[in-house]
Amino acid sequence: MAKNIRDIAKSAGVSVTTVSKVINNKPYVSPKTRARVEQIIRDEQFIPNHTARGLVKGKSKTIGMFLTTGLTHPFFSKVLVGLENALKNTGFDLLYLVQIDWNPEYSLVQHCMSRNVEGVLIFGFQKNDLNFEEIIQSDIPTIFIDLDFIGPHAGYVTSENIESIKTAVQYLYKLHHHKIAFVNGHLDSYVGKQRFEGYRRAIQELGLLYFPEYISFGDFTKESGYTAMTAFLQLKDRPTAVVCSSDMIALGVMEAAVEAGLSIPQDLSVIGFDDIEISQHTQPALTTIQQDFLTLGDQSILLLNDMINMPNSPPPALIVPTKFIIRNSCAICSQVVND
Amino acid sequence: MAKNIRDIAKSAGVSVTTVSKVINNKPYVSPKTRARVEQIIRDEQFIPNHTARGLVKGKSKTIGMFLTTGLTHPFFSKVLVGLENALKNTGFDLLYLVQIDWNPEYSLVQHCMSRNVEGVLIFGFQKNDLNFEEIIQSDIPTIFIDLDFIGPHAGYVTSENIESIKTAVQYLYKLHHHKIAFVNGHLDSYVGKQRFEGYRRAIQELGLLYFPEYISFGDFTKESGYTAMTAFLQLKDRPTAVVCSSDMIALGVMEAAVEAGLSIPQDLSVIGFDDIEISQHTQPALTTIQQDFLTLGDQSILLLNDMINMPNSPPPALIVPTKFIIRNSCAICSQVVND
DNA sequence: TTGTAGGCGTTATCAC
DNA sequence: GTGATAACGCCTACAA
Repeated sequence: MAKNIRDIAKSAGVSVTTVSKVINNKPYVSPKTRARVEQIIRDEQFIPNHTARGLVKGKSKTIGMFLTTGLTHPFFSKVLVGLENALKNTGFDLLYLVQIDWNPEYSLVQHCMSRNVEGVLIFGFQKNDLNFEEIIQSDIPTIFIDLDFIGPHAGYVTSENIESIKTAVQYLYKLHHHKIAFVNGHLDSYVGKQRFEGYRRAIQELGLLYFPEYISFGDFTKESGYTAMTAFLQLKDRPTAVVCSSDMIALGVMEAAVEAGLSIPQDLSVIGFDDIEISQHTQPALTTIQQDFLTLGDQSILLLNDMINMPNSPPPALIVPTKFIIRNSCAICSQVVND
Repeated sequence: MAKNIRDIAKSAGVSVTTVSKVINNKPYVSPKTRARVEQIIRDEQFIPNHTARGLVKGKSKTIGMFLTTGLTHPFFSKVLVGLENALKNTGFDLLYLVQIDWNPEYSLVQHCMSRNVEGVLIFGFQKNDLNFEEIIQSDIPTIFIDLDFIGPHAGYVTSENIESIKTAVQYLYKLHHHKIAFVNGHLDSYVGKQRFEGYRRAIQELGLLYFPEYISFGDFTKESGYTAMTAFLQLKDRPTAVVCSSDMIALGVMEAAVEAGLSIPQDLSVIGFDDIEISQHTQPALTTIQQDFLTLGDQSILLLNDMINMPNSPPPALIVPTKFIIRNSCAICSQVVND
């Protein structure tokens, strides 16, 4: 059933060497011979065996991928589409490496090496989830998504987080908001840290006062948005605008506000992050920062591919731009402003 | 750097055979020798090379997976978590096989064979997306998710679709609804067909009249729900309840209804399908059919594993139960009912 | 209980 | 231009 290069050689009446040359488009084979061999390959539906090829070449045409266990990243499938697009042009397949977390001797690097993967993608983790040091220092090309590790053969790709939040805060400031709250996700996540930094800087650069009560940390969910807004409403001087670290948070914030009798955007302006599908359909439609997940995935593979082909190139650090989508959840601040 | 079995043999002062036996837990090795070799393996951080092993054994400890191009399945990441759980106990890694769709000679089976995958998972496709016949007839163990193909070594896993929809319709009937509409997804998708069949049967078994105007086909999105409901509202005898083939559809239906001045559930009862996160937070919270994506993923791997280990077992066809979640989007029909 | 040698399917080196 | 043949790292008869 399964044919090999020797069968083809026999059928064509040539040596395996010649067949190999044909398969790999190498020179030193006469046009006639090449044509004949190619014909036979087609007839017999022969495909060279990756495994054997991998063994002799030490490569596998495979990129490994580690995901966080029990994957919670809500946009993984979108990133995957980007990965797939880029992968199609490279000839790589993508091997999802299953971490054996109950084995204390388990090692990412060894897993990669035993599988001969040519590069690795690491996604969905926080910095302390695993010991990444080993792989960062290894010579396996590695790209982290949303985690800013850099090593001799390791780089990262992430969305523009700091500037995006700054843009949002500045936008609200232009609408005369001075009491701008921020509802973040986990502060121990990379994106959480970055976005908080964006908020901090914006407040500072605009000369606004920094109120710790205006800052809330949660977990990117609707619930944590609801909780945060509920707390803001207890304040004697509540914020007039809220920047959120995810659209889900924004939904929770809006719900709590509406339940408390506020109308949006008249009484409260809200900005989200991500631009999930539902955000265009909320009442009012949510102003938000759109992440470009496709590009995130796409570029991860392209950069990895470059690292594989040019092992001595410097490690990449790519910030993918976001897009500020203005809808109807923000309005000019209704409170009197003293300038 | 990369060690091999021969290095270990040398360090341990034994032959490669002995090392191989130790690695594979085979008998005929003295306890002392075994201990010594194991120690060295640990010290040198040796891991046997999958590729070489795959070559000689014709197996790869790899399960292949085909996803639809530009993956649109909204719950893929949940299914993936299930896959991962089961995978951890099997020692398989999961190879995402990238289809080269611009190559007319591309063949799923050949891709699998060249990669030596031991089994294949096929997910997110509709029946005519690709020529699956070849792989169904091949002797590569194959599991389809949400696609009812059966072959000598091919089976499938899917959620309970027919009975779920029947349950929903029956529930509405008990609330005295007789004018029950159905907003479906694509009829050419497997789940679309099944769910429509469930609706048809329920209507028939309950002795209700079948109104073609009460049935709408769309694409599982909120928009298609909105469109469908808008059309229902034009009818002179509009439905009093709507069963939807996805929660997103249900959201669209509710939006259109509310905009038209109806209140839910007083004037219109709505049931969704999937139980996405947002459904607990809608106003009112959505009654829906919860899919068990984790089990879907989990069982796919377990069944595949069985097929790999017992090639002669009959092909599986597993229907994963759903759960009817009653929230607040349904009420007793307000229209007078003639019995 | 241990070791030797051949082979898995392919590529690469070097003669012819 | 073409064809033997030795790797690649591992497993497994078979011999010792």
